Amino acid sequence: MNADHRVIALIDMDCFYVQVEQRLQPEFLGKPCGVAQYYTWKGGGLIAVNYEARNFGVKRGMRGEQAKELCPDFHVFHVQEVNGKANLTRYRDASADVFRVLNANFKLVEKASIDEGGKAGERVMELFQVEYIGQLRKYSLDALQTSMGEKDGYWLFNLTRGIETTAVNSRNLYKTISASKNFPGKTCLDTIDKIRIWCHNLAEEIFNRLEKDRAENKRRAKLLTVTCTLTTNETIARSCPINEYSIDRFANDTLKILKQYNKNSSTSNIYTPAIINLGISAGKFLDSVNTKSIADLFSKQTTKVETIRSTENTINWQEEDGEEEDNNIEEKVLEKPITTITTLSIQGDFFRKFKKTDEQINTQLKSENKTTTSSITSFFSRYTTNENVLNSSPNKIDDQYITCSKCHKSILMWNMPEHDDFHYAHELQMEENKTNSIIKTSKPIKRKTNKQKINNQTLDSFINKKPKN
DNA sequence: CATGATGACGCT
DNA sequence: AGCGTCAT
Repeated sequence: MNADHRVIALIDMDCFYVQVEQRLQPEFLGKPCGVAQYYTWKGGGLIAVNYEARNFGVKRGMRGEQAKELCPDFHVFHVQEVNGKANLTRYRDASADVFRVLNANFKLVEKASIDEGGKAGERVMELFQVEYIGQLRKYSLDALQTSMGEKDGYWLFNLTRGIETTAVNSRNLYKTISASKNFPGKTCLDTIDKIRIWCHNLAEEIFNRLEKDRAENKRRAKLLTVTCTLTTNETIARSCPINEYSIDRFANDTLKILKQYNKNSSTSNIYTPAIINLGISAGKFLDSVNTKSIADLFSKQTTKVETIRSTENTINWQEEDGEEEDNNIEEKVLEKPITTITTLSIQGDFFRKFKKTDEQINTQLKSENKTTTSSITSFFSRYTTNENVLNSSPNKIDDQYITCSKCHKSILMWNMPEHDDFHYAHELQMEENKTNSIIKTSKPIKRKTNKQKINNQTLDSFINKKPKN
């Protein structure tokens, strides 16, 4: 399997926050629910709505009260509040759980950042009057480039032919950690006292999250960025270095920055123009050294490439020294960070559309459209109550283990969702081995040798089989 | 009063 | 470095 023969799966967790809450309170499974932050103002604002509720017309962004009108049985989970501010820790932690599972089972897991996605996709569909991406193949490279620009047009041209060589980077960590809050209407921050308090509140949250991040990821943020929107409707962003993690320093630095925009007398408590939105963000993470031993740097065990960028330097760890790293600009352009990888379940329209186009080419997969509907509930079955595990577990149950119907191996039951997906991935691989008639790249895309090595693996090797003990 | 909190990224 | 855009 080379770069042109690979399986990229995209995982999209539907109404993730709702499922996180339902995992905690399983009695709400199957019922129309949503997650709202705050509640005093019309029942809070919904930031996640499950499908049961969507059937009633409830949507994200709606107020809890309106949701109740549309759907009397609607249940609202409320986001935790700390210091009067919504705190999303619970969902970040749950997300980290997901990535722990993915990282434990796959070598390449990239957090999604889908450019060319969403709006752009719709624009393309509109522009060319197509429903499926494969239908774009009737357009010439020229035509695509004329409409989409040289770069994107070329990318699209190849993409429609099943050619997409962008490397999947192994990256799970946040590039920034930020905390912000709106102060709408009358609640705007119009005094120094209020601002001081909120600088502190936000600084505290940032501090806590940074400390946790430092412990877990052995890195430190080097830059603090304060962002605020004023009643004048202008947005201001100013940065300052982070020398040490400290609530007071974060708070004071933030306050100092904000004071620069106060048009009022410095002796007055009044702050003008008032602040409608205030946020603190920490970024420019640097490794806090010595996390890797020298031996690690020389070890052969790793095939994956980690690139950590900092302000001044770029460090690459890689398996072989091999050729020179050619870091020319052209390549960077080609390395447009696309999608994502990740695997496990494949659900929804995304894959179906792909299947349809694949059938038009001859690389289609014969295996029946097996849509692994692994809801978060089954995904997390290991964490939920026994009752739930039993409900979602196939085949015979022997305390902690169950027997896989396909390979007859004894699998820890909480590993079953992943294990099952492994079989699916394996089937895809077998199908692909059979079909060798693949379109070749007309213009081969130049890429780094090390990345090629990454992609030059079979799907089997792509997947880490968990040691069964 | 009031679609909020947070990310990533592109442009300049 | 700072601002704007887009997405969920």
